[in-house]
Amino acid sequence: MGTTKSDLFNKKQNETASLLKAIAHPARIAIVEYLMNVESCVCGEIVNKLPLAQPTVSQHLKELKSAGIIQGSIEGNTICYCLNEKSIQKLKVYFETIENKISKQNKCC
Amino acid sequence: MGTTKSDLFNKKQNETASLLKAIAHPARIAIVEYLMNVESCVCGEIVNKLPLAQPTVSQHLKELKSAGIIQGSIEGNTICYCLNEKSIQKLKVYFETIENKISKQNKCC
DNA sequence: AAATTATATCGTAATATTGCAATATACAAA
DNA sequence: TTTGTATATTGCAATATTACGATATAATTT
Repeated sequence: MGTTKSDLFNKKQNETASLLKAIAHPARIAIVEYLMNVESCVCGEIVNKLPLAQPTVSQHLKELKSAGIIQGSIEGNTICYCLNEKSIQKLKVYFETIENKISKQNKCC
Repeated sequence: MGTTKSDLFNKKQNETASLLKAIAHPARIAIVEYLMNVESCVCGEIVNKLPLAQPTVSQHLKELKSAGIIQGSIEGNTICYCLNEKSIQKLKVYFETIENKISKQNKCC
């Protein structure tokens, strides 16, 4: 195996899992945090900031992009990557909903 | 390779990644969603609800537990698993913070 | 056009994850 | 104490992920 049986779960569960999986790596966390703190769109600087080789960073960026966490726009020679507010918000709302629901539960452990 | 170079990132980044990774699987999403919707602590029922074999579910529960997403308490023959509000809140705050920061940014893409 | 710079892709090795059958453990009931 | 029930662990096969050197692509400068 090694294959997630995604057909056994519903669409939304698979989508949520994909979104989370895209961020769930220290390098991609670092990219997200870099992009959230940067004022201008610094783009390729990401490669310099991360302690990983350029192809590796490029691959991580690709994963974040294909999951919709970031979006890129070509700027001549350079590519500008920005966070996609919608997907971040989606995740915030997801955990907010869980939090609200469980705060109303009568805990047993 | 195949090994994440976690020593190259800071502690908090690695912790966030671990928390997210623990939830970033459709089966574990399903477990979390089951636990958030259930009024009482139904525990072992999880195995029946999920379309996976018992050892597989047990393994997913173990991962959620060791990441601190859920906690279990023994109830005689049975084990009761509940969501850990703190870790869910931690994640909510994490995405909330990102959302707040990027809403103040001047976007470029 | 040639050289330079920025980024992506390919190929591949090392490691991690997923899933389950078989089995172990631990408590409960008979 | 044997039997049943609930859960965990082991071992392993299939697949996925991570990382990077080598190389490709594409725009920029000289």
